[in-house]
Amino acid sequence: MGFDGLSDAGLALGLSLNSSPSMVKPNTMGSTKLPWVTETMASFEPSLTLGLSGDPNKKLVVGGGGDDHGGLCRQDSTVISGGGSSFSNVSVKRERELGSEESERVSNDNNYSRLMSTTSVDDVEDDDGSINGRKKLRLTKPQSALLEEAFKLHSSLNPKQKQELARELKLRPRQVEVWFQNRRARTKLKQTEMDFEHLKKCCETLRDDNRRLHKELQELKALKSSQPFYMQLPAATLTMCPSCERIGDTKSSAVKNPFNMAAKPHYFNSFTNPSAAC
DNA sequence: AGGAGGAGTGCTCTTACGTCA
DNA sequence: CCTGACGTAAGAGCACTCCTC
Repeated sequence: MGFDGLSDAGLALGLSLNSSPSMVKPNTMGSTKLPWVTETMASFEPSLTLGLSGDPNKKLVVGGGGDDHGGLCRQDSTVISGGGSSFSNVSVKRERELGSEESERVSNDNNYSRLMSTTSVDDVEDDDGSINGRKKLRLTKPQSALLEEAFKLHSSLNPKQKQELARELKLRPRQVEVWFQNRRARTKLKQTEMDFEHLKKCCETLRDDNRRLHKELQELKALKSSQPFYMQLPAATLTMCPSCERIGDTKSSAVKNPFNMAAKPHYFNSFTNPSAAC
């Protein structure tokens, strides 16, 4: 699975945007919570909607289930495990991580001032005696730089790359994995925010255009009702026929037979045919 | 107090594999 | 024996959240 184009936000919002898509995976599974949508989008006057429907109590999410099931969707964040393996998955996953990385962890703990805790699955007492006490890891600058570099090349890692990177960084593979997950999530969030700002601007522009056009329309209507037809035509295109001294009436001929090319109105364009006469 | 970011948790989806008709 | 349908477990990624600094 790779990131090959924008569009979580872009597609989900139904517009294509110019902003850089590189880090946003199309139609990614899961959801992106848009905390600003409820307040800000609701205040939008023009009818630029995000196509939301359904239970308003459920969380708004953008994205879709799975790798290729994108679009807007809602996801009940409190779903009781419907999937076959989600519950056991977690513990198994944890066991896997812990099992395979335990030895590494011991050797890499020079990065931790204290041992990282493991929560929920095993309320293990840490070295420092705290239970479930998370000790925040701060990556060093070189570590962050290397991770960033790797992220630029591949926004997701295969197991081999993960192992290699972890070894280089003297971190646990799990930590590398989590870093990439967070990086992807936060990149996506930023992209979504940018997209939102862009849409907001588009919306404002459209609203202004709409107002201006409405105003123009009103003016033209007013003009129409107060002036005879020929007065409304642009002066440059409407010229009195010098021979018959009248302004052509399109209704009499062209309207009755619009395909009759011979039937021309009695006005002519002085620019395209300055010497024309009836 | 609030933001940044590392980490835990729960969920969905895909894939591989075994079983059965 | 082969094949397609089906169920299940494993693995991966994501959203959401918590928590520390």
